[in-house]
Amino acid sequence: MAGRAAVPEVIWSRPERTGRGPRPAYTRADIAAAAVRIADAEGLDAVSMRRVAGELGCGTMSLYNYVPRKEDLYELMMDAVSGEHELWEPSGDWRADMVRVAHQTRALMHRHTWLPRLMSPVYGFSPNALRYLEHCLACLDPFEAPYGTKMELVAMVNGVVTTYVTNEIATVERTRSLPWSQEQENAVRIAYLGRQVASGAYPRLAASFAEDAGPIDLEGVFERALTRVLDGFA
Amino acid sequence: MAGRAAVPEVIWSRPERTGRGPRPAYTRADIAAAAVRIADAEGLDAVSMRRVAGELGCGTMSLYNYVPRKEDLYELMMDAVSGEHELWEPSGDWRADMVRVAHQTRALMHRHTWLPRLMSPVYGFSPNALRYLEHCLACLDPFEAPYGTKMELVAMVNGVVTTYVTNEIATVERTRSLPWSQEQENAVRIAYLGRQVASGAYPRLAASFAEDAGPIDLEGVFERALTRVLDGFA
DNA sequence: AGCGCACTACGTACGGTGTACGTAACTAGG
DNA sequence: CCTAGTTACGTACACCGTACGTAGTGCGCT
Repeated sequence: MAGRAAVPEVIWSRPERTGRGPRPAYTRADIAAAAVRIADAEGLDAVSMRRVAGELGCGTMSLYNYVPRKEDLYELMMDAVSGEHELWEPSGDWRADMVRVAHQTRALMHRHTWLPRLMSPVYGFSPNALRYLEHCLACLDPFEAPYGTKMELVAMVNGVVTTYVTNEIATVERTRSLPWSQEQENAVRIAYLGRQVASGAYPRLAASFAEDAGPIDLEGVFERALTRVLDGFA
Repeated sequence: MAGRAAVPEVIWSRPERTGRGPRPAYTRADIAAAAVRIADAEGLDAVSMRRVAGELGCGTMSLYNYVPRKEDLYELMMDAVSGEHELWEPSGDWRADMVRVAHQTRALMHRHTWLPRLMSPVYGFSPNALRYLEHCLACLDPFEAPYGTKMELVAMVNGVVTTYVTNEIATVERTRSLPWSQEQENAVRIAYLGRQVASGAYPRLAASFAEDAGPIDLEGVFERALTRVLDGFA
């Protein structure tokens, strides 16, 4: 019957400070920063309530005063990194602006490789996420279309960036805490793949392997994907 | 010093049956089917080694004879559902074929809502995934382009499908084990969002909300996104 | 035929997780 | 000033993945 809510609540609708009782020792920003620091350094799986509390220097259960569920900790993290988006005065060329947005998002994801894993429409409502979305819409002012279409465009660009960065950093996170290196694991997979392809059961796949000898240009692939999407809208 | 490998290994490179010792009580297909059944019914988080072993009717640790790590259990699951892809004789119209592929994948993901969360290039090498990829390449035979481009197209289509289905089923999985319903949680989020937008800090977002009164047509959004991507390539 | 060994089966145990709950200290509003 | 609501946090529970040891089984080889 006391304090703990039985009904779902968005963390952003709770006031950070109520005025009654002792002054909280940490701000939401402190907590988010600690969690982000851990995730950046040791991977998302290292972010546990105990670990974050330890980083802050408080008891584990004290965290639950600030963050009712772990989900909400993730939400704080997402909002914190959303705040890293640099917002500029729209140039008037919406295409160029969207490319710039995409590149920035990609850089952000490379800086915080756990971000794609957390990327979900659920987190799209945090204060900084809203500011980001509003900025995208501002960039799209010169693009004559209903807002519905603009929203689709933003979602599409974000989706493409997420997809590609996920591929780029695929096994980095996965193998972080494993006893073998990413290179070893990759080598094993490639070796197996080579054996399968060599079996002759997948002729086109084999041809594809035989074709491109050169190292794939990740940057180029990303750029092309982006361009194609924008072409699809324009 | 015995049996357990110290070096990473792809589960598919281990023979399912070695011939020595007692006949294994279960096949990989049995195990995968059990795990998929659990994930379909109770969500991916309900898939634990203990739970799957229970479903099969064996001791927990016996599972580790078949599946060295939980990751490999996921790999079995991914391969099992990849096998649900219906493969047809390419029609000669690669665009139509790719649309059909995309729709099938989307249906697959709606049938197994945990699939997008597991979607990763790492699982792209399982037997059934290779068959699927080969089929896509076969559909793209009439598309005159280097295999590198075809691969990019397949990746792009898969990415778009994954992104959109993820959005479609966003909170379904998340709220499955929570004490409140998805509708409740959504209502709370929408209410908060409404309050924020009404604050006037996000004029374009507000305009966007005011604009589309009608219910958004998910099917249509998906269709358009797909068309735009294919347009980008053609 | 029969021996040996690789394999299956599985109980126990360890270190981790999220978090419910109870208690003590504190402080601002009435 | 008093008291109600907050903060702080230790303990405890149920669950997780899985290392390890032991017993039993049946194929392959001699």
